[in-house]
Formats: sequence, structure tokens, C-alpha cells
Amino acid sequence: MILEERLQAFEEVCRKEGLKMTHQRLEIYKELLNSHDHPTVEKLYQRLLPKLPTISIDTIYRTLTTLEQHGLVVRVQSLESQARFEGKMEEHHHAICKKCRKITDFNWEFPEEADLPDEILNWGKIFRKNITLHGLCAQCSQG
Amino acid sequence: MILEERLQAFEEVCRKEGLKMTHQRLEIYKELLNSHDHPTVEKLYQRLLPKLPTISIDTIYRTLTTLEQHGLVVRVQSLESQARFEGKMEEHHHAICKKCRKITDFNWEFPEEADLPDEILNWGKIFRKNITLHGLCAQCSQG
DNA sequence: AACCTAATTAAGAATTTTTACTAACTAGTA
DNA sequence: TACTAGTTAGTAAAAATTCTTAATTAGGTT
Repeated sequence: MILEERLQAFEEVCRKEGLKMTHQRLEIYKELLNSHDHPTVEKLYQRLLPKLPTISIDTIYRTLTTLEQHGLVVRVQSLESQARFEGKMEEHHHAICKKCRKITDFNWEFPEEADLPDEILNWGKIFRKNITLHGLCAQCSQG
Repeated sequence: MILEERLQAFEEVCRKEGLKMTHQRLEIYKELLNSHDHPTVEKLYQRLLPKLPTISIDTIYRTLTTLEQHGLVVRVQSLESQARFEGKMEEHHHAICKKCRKITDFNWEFPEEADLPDEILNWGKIFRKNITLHGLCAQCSQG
């Protein structure tokens, strides 16, 4: 069960880094793991309200930033002003529809790093390599 | 002179699309062309103030959004909450430093589209393909 | 099992970032 | 030179994010 693994990793990281395992933190993390639409903070807030009726939106901002800093979630690049997040940590890439703004994941084995130009290999330490496709999704390109 | 070409293209697009060639529009566009740091609206505003002391920040937002819609500038994906723009239209890619936030351009010939997985070729119409490298630039990875 | 302590939270307020509204103004054309 | 639709500056509002503070809590210690 991949979810189990993620939650164990979550616990482990928290212990290692001295982060406390609070109810809110766990629920926010689980909600993000269950969300496959790269939600905004606002969306997560709406989804969490039934379970955590008194949670504040600031807590979600804070929590996601903390988890991001510890490599447990990813802040997704987007063209919107609202921040978006994802819990999926396996390397993958995104296609963004200019019209409906939907972000679709896809897998692709990235070319070997060695194929990248030298100029950028000297740039520094590379942690992630992401491809983003910009365009119109099938639905939106019909209209 | 590449700048000349860009300005001519700018004029042409404006004429074609019925956009008026206002002083502000031209100055904003030229300032962006001269900026190679993927500036925020706020930064452009600061840079334009000496020349256009009464320009409002709203005009810069509006103008950039308009130019973006007509394919004259690109809204750069970023991890920050502030929108960033660039005028460089040739295909290129970005490396973002997690620490200092600097965005560095680099060139790389993207693999043939055919090499992308089928799932994503059926996704819709692809206009742009961008690679983003996340990491620490040389300077920041020393500290 | 109660206690300590530093981390975390909720709530409200404040900031920051972006957009809307409106009257005045301007580019492009007649 | 006048007309008209598009554009601008200024003000205000909305949207998004962060800060402040007092209360609460997790996790370790006695």
C-alpha cells in the first residue's frame, strides 16, 4: 500500500527533523495525497473543513511550506497567482491547459543529465528536472 | 538588430489585432526586452518610473496580460507568489535556484515530440515545451 | 501520570499581490 | 479637426499570503 509507505516516511521525516506529528499536519498531508488535482490552499481548506471545522487557512499555508522545506510535498509551478501543491513525489511532468488551467501529470523518462548543455551542468546542483507542456487540452481545443 | 525586429513584430501584431500603440505599452514592452532577469511587475514598475513617473502598476499588469494573450511576452512559471515575465520568445529553458530565486536561461534542443508518451500526445494541442531545473546555483550551493 | 518546554495552532489583523471601476485621455481613422 | 473605441491613472476593492499573539499540544522528562 503506497499510502502506508508515504505515511511512514512522513512519520520518519517528522521524527528525524523534530517536527511534531500534529493532527492538522497529518490530515493536511493525507488530504493532499488523496488529491490528484494539484490543489490550491483554498481548495484543501474546503476539503478539510468537514474533518477539521476550526482549522485556519494560515495553518495550511504554514504546514505546506514546512512540508515543502522537508521534501514531503512539492509546490507546483503554475501560471496562476495562487500556489498549488502536490504530494506525488515520483518524478513526473505536467501539461497545463491555457484555458481551463487543468494540470495533467504524465510520465516520461528524462534524458540523461549528461545530455544537458555544459553551461547548465556548471550552473549548480540540480535536484529536479521537470518538463511543462503548455497548450490546450483536448476538450478546450474543440470549443 | 534583434531589438528592431522585435519592435517591428510588436507593431505588426498591434496593427493586426487592433491594439493601439500607446506610449506606455511600448515602454513597458521595451523595458521587458531589456530586462533579462524575468522581472516581476513591481520591478518593472520601479524601472519605468524614471521615464513614466505617473504610470500606475495596474497598467503594467494589464499591459503584460494583454501582450501575453497576443503572444508577445511570456508569463514565466515560478514558485513565488509574484508573477514574472520575460520578453525572450526563442525557445529556451529555465534553471531556478531554490535559495536566491534567480532564474537562469539555458538552451537545449528539446527531444522530438514523437518521443513523448502517447498519453500526452493525445492530451491536446501543445504550444510550448519547457524544461525547468530546480536546485541550487553554484553560488548558493557553496554557502 | 503529571510536568516542562518548545513547537504548533486558531483567530484576527495586516501585508502583499492582483484586479475592478470610472472619468479623463489618446491613437487611429474618417 | 472631429469621432470613437480602446487605453490610462487613480482610487478602491478583491484575492492571496503572511504576521502577531495567546492558547494549546506533542513529545520528552521527572
